Amino acid sequence: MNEKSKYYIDVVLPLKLWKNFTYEVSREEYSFLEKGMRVAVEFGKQKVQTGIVYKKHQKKPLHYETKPILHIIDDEPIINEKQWQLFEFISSYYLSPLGLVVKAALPGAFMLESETYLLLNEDTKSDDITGLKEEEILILQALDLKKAIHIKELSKLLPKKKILKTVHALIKKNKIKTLQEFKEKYKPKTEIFIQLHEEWKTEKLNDLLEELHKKAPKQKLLLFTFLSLQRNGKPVAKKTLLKKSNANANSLKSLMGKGVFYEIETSIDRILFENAREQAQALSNIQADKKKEIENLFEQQKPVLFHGVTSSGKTQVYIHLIQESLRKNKQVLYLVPEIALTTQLVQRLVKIFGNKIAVYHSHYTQQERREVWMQVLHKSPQAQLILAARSGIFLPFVDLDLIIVDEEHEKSYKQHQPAPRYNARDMAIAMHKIHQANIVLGSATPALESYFNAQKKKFSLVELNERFGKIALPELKIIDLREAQRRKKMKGYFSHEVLNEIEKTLSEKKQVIVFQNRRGYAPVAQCKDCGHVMECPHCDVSLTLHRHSNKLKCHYCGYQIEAPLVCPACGNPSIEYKGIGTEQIQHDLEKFFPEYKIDRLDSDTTRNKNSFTKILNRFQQFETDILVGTQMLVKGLDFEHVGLVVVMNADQLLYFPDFRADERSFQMLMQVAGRAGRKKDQGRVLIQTYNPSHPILQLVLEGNYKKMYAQQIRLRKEYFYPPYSKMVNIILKERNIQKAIEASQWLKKSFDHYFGQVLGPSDGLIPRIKDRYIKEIVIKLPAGKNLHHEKLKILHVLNSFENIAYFKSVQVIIDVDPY
DNA sequence: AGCACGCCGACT
DNA sequence: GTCGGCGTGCTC
Repeated sequence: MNEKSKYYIDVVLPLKLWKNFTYEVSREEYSFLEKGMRVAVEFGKQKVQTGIVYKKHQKKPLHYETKPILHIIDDEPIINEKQWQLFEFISSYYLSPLGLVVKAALPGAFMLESETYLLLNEDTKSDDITGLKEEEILILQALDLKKAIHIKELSKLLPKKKILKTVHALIKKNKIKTLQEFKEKYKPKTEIFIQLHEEWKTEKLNDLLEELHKKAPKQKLLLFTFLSLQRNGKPVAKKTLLKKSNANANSLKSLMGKGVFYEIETSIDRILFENAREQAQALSNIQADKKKEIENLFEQQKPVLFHGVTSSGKTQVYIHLIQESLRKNKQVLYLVPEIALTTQLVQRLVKIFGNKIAVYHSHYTQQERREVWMQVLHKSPQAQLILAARSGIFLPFVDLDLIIVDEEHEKSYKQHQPAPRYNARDMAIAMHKIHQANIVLGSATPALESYFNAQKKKFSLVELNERFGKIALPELKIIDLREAQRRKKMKGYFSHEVLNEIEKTLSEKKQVIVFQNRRGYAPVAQCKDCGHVMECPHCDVSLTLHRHSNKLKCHYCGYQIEAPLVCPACGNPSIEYKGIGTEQIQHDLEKFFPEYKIDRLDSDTTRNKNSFTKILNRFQQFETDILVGTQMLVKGLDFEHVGLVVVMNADQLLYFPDFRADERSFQMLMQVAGRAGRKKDQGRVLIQTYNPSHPILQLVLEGNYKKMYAQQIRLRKEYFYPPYSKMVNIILKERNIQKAIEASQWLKKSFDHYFGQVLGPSDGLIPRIKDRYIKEIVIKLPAGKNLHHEKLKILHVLNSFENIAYFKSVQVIIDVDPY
């Protein structure tokens, strides 16, 4: 046997595996390939995967035969060295395989798409049909005719159910094989633009207009529209031109025939050809001081925590900081919690930064995300400022100067769903070290961890306590529901005072926002005769009534049934609905204020893509008087005419079973308060509660962040919670309850062996979701230096756990720094 | 993580 | 009898 290729590459595959895979390459491929390029490889018997080159070497693996790669996809690395540093840090910090980090980082469009084609085997004779079934013969004949057939096409020949079975049978009998065909799906999006010929950019144009006026009014209008749409001599999109001028393609054609216009076809970049239209508004004296202060602190190369009260104009300061970086021709990353909520912010930034800004987040299409990725990698001027949700930390910055993390306390910076469960704020801090870029963390109510870091001088602190233009803070009032109830001053779930205030606000031609942190109509359906509560058969939760559709729904698994008329347990028609959701509030308000328009914003009304924007726009245009919503609507929105904000029930927040409940309630209520009266007039905020003396409510009334911090940090220290400890949450999911209990106990015992503070095992907040029982174990590690060493021990324990056959079916989730 | 393979329950 | 559920092993 000849010696095989001496050239190998280790490839990262997007899998939950703690190792890379080694493939062989030719000498030419070897010299061409670089770390960070993509390759297509065969993986398993028939599968093909996209992998990323991680390492080149010449060491032949000892225990297996290598396969050759199929082909090279890129001609340059699409992941740069600084990204690898970050990715590996994420992998080790969050105990998530590198492959999954890469998978989370890359836009899906970077991954190849495979389609299954069928082929005849070389030695198959299509007329040799001995021992074959009728449907098998049909497929062979079809293949003989067409050489390759897509599986989809077989549905013409065979009943759907039989297709795959027959194909499998034929493959097994060695008659046919599958061909994996891969092609890059990506094509740059192009659009046609219209431009005026140079020669017409003179006096001649007037003559032309005059001439057209008589002979061809349509063409004249077209030309006119073009001139009005054109900015700074840039071309105008053909589509827009035709639409705006109401002209048909023929008029345009004849103008092109006359040599007035010509077409350009270019790939469109996001906000193409839009130049900056406005100068940034000048900073107030105090803002300018703060900006200077931040810039001076940058020199210490520490993150700057910018603690500024709501409406103090933090964004304005960011804008001026960004300008400095762009002036140096460097890149800026601007992170915001949930980009869908920031059309206002995008518009504001586009006005100032024009086509230098690109937006990046998961709601954009794969192609768009890919475009932005490549622009950032090549440091294109169209993507110098990136406004992004948390996934923006993965972009291939090459010359990053500044990172802004707005609303840094927001929990949506923490990825919850698949691994890696990273916090973008913390990873932005890691980026600042890797890139030696400046970083500003901004918030009106910083996370305790961040303020703690500022106290410990790990961060620099800049504070801005004055609202811009000295707008008055909204007037806050706590409403005691116990007393209102005692005095019979309630109408449903509304106190009379709230209803009166709403009435008053509406009559003053101002808008009202009502918060209720629960969707649906009523969260509990119970029989008042036998006490039976309607529950989800797959989850341990009660079913919520949705009145609009008259259904009982599970908010965890989507299970739903028609709302029953009689109790399924005792048969009596005595079903009673308890508790309130947004739907009921909207319904009640419509009864109380029939002459006003009331909208609702929650995940039920925002199912389809644009409804979110539509609802917000309606509210912004003052087509809606009252907006009812879940906390979806808290984040960073500016509404001019809101005179009153009502929190229906603060207790749901305050008594949430989590050590961060106090902190989060404070942050949320302060932000809610910030929604009222952001412009000129003083707004009002009413908070309904059954526990008016709750300390957090008192602190909210005072608006005293520092006092809240001082109290909370003491408790954190006392109970050894973050930032004094580092928490790692181990979550187990398993269908068999007995096995779930045993598994959690096994792990608890093992962890106890290694760590001082292991809490649990306990049931999940919802003990069972989608037929899986959930157990949780929390490990508290001392927040010290050898953290990574400690975390590796966790991996060791989990590794031995996974090697126990009996526990194989148990799903294990590791969540570092859970939220 | 995905997926093909292999073994036991509810049904045309 | 079969379809299809999920437990299990494997991927260079």
